[in-house]
Amino acid sequence: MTSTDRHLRADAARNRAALLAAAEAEFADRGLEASVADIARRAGIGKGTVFRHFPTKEDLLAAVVLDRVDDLAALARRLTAAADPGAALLEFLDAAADRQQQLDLSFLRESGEVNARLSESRARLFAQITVLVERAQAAGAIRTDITATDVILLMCAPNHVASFVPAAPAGLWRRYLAIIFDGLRPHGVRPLPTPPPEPGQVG
Amino acid sequence: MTSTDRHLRADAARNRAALLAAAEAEFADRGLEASVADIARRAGIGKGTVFRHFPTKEDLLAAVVLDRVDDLAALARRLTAAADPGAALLEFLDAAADRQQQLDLSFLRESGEVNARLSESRARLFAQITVLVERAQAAGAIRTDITATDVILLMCAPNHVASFVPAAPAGLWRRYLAIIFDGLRPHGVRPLPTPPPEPGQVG
DNA sequence: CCTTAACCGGACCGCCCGGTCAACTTGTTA
DNA sequence: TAACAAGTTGACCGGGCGGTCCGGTTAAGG
Repeated sequence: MTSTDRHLRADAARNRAALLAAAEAEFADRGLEASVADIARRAGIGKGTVFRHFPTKEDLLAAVVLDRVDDLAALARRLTAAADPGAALLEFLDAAADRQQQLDLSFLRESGEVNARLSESRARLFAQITVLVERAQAAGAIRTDITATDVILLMCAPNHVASFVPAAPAGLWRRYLAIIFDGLRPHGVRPLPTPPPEPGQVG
Repeated sequence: MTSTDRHLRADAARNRAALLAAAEAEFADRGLEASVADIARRAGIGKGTVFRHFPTKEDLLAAVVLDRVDDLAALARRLTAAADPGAALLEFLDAAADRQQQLDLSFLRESGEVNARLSESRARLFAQITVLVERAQAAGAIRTDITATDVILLMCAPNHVASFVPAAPAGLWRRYLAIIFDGLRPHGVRPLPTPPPEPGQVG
């Protein structure tokens, strides 16, 4: 997936793939305080090997997240051409919540300067979301007093809310996405009490 | 103001008060992974003294939280008698978000069996919220396909969402509370895709 | 004022974390 | 197949954590 195939030995490439898979699973299970040792054990490799491939735990996390962000950006781009912009935005938010299950935006908050590639991908994703939001607003599906930054911030709230129910039925987050999305619709809204945050302040 | 004044020496009482104040401040600043050593330093006492008053860091956290929960329950009780049930619920949610600024429900999630008094207080708070929600629904201010558990789960979402903006203007959470509350109102809603969680599953 | 028990504090313990390193193994290539 | 570079590994390090403990301190009561 990640195109760092610069003369990588066969076993090293295998280990790297296993490591990324294990890290993704472990971060999903235990959140972002999963230990590097556990990830290494899960991948069946030594801890030193982890740090050979990624100099820092944060870099490993960034690599895992990069794929998801790019994936999401691609989906957003596809949905830009959808016939119903309101439904497109909802579908995007649904996919976003579904894909990141556990991981919330906190990795994006931390990743200010950590990883240049991740920052770029994040910026592309945010740009696509902006298009989605503006189209939905132009179509009258979404209230006009919100910004794309608002949507980005609210994006992972459904997962977070549902995470407080330990034995949650699968897809409980859809319930809260529906409620929040209803709050984004323009039916009988009242003016918002606080101006939106600056777009650059999100990460 | 916890009434454990059972023959407590003067200096001990003073230290206990300072400790509680420092813990509240420190937990608010650094989140719930604030270290006991830092709290002790902030209170101007030794680390051993902390553990003399509270056998566990979790117990200290529970003591800090207990006041807020009782406080919130009292407010909810007061608002039960308000003329406009919809406005009362909104005011409650506003106060809840305002009071807990940083601390989210995670301490309530963890505190399953930790502290009996906290569990009782939490149950009382949840009961009051249920009354508030039902009254708002009876008045037609809130959609009828949501439950009090939904409201409890959504209660701290505004703070969490706003916390992703590092240099957030004061009260940014009000913006997201307004959006979410609009999603709770009965104007042109669509049916929710997932049944609500069991009330007992929250903590 | 003196005794005493309650209280205080910080050195200390065991644990786990992210990260390093030098000795060892293995894929590659000529 | 030989020889080397690339890769692997787990012991190890420094640091921070929650929690313990005992020698010194101090408020309280007669």
